[in-house]
Amino acid sequence: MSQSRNEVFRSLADPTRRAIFERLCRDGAQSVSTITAQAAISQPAVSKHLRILKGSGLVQGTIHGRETLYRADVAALAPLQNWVREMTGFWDEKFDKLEDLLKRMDR
Amino acid sequence: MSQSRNEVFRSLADPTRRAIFERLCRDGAQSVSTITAQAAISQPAVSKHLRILKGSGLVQGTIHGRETLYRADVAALAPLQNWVREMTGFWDEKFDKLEDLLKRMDR
DNA sequence: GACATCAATAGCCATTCGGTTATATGAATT
DNA sequence: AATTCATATAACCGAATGGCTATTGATGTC
Repeated sequence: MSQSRNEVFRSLADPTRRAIFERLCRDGAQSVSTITAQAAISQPAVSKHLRILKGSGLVQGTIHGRETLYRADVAALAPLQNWVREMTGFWDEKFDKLEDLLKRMDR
Repeated sequence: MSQSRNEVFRSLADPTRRAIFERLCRDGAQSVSTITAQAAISQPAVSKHLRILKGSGLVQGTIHGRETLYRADVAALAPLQNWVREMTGFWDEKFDKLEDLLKRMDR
């Protein structure tokens, strides 16, 4: 389930977490040990990051036997994308207003 | 000048900072005291946040007499937007590969 | 020139964060 | 059943974060 915009932003603030998410996007689902092997940090640290990513909906884990496969959920990036759109939208509105003003000053 | 992707992500991780940036996007340039009046935190705290936002290129300040006007620079959101595009791009590629695989399995 | 106002900086504090090692839990392997 | 492997959790630690008050520096205003 998708979580709050705030949690998504917080999750992606850490470069290690972004790197893990990137890898899952690029290479598809991976086990914790596979992720750990490329992460230069300990397995518990990876598990912690995955927990946070999961909490913000960016990642989902499914248990297969004794290993858990984590996959990225790009749909969880929507709040972020919408926020960016909103911000640039505000800017465009201001630009339109400025255009209107200039038009009004013209006559 | 636009800064690293990392700094943009870090800057936007804090909700107070996002709120300030949002306000500057929505209402245009504002002085530090005006921002402080609506922020529920002290003026030094606001200044600190503005410094960080400035460091990541999200905001620019221009001195006018004894007050400084800060304005949002939405162009600085580009790294974030590009990153999101990249991530969803990876996902699409995987989807394409899956389609190819299914096609190959078909014959 | 004295005084008020605006913003930035310094110094301090509590909390959060990202990492570690040690341990627990649970599934495969022997 | 004993052991090994995969992951999660607990407990801890140092560094970074976000807030505060007090102060400084600089610009208007009287």
